[in-house]
Amino acid sequence: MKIKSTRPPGRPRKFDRDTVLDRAVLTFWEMGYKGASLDDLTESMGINRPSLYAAFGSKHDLFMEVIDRYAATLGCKPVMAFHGEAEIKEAVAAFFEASIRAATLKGKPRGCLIVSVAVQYAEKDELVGKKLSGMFAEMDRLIADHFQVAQDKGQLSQTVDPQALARMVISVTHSIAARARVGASREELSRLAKDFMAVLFPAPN
Amino acid sequence: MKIKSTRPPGRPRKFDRDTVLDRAVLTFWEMGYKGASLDDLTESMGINRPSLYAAFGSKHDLFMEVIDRYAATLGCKPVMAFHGEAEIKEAVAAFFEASIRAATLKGKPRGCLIVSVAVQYAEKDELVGKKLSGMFAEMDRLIADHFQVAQDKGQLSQTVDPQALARMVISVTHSIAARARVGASREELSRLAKDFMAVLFPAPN
DNA sequence: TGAATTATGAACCAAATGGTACAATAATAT
DNA sequence: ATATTATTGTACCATTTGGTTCATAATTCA
Repeated sequence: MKIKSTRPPGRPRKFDRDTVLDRAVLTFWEMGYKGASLDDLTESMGINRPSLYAAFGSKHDLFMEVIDRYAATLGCKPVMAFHGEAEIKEAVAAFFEASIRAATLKGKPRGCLIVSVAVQYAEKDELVGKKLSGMFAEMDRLIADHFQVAQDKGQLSQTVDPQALARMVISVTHSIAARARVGASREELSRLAKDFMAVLFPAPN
Repeated sequence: MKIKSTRPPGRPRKFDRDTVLDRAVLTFWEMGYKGASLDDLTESMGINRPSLYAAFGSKHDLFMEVIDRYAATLGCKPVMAFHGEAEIKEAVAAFFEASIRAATLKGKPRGCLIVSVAVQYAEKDELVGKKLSGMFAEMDRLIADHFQVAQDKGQLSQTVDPQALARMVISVTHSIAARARVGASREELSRLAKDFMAVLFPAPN
């Protein structure tokens, strides 16, 4: 039996795939798919065109991977914050807070790569449309399942619909993304989130 | 005193400015600013390049006008529906319904030109950013004022904050725009609106 | 060591891009 | 009628676009 060599044959890559992918995330997030030229991309990624094409296939393939990468890194942070809280109301508050933070990071583009950028291309680009509609559905399900568990544990009134609540909570983040992109401050967005908390989880009287 | 001639000197335009502007609205709405080329625009508008430039200045100037035109025509319909109802709860329901309809018109692009398309460019395009942030603020104010009046008339509990309520109601439409662009059906969106109605205007117990 | 394999960098390519020049045309003003 | 003003259509322009070619470099395998 042969010992598997640590490196494949041929000249090794000079770059780390995920590192340059993260740079591409930033570029598409800032400039959009059409707005980011190959020159913009290769410059920000620090690699040249043949390397980009060998590693990612095409500009469009790269964009598809960028969407996934964003979802798997920055995009998933609100969901993680949501799952990180034991009390359901605190979980939603943490979800909103993390969404606001992700949409207003200093030194990074504003808003959300998915909601503020990629959504536009869902109209003409069937592959983007399918990916995003899948992501939206998955997001709804991910949060709804958690609400369902919370309800089973008695943390949530039996009168509320976990799926409806999930869709509403996620809808708030859509607006956060849009408003952040247009320049809303963290304070404005926090106020919006606080107001929604008050109606989604009214104080028992 | 001279009688003002009905037409200015020079060869008359072959097209109606607003008519071709409406066609440009559709094209940008579907393809985005970068995605719509001058060939796409001149073809859909039915005029040639020099005519476009003489009438609108540049592609960017045209896009700016397109945003305003969309806001003044399709975009304002939800607000009109809102103002068209005497009872405040019905007004919000009508506002949501009109938003859903506008975002899922058959034969037209899905979503909202402002939220699903233009918002992306707010990041890099300062003029777009300023215009949109002004529009967002105006929209908030427009709805908030109406809530304030309703509250003064006793249609709305004194405990609610009209401005907060306005921001929340508008936020729902942001999500409607995003979800519609990604393919959500009218039924899904109506369910979302109905759920929000229930939490924003809880039945008195 | 030499053959095979893969990545890099520079130059290149056809096509598409936003924008313009200019002659022809169609109206008003005198 | 003639001059003036403004729009139209064709053809054009330099630049940018996404993508590729090819020689060279760097590694593994035998």
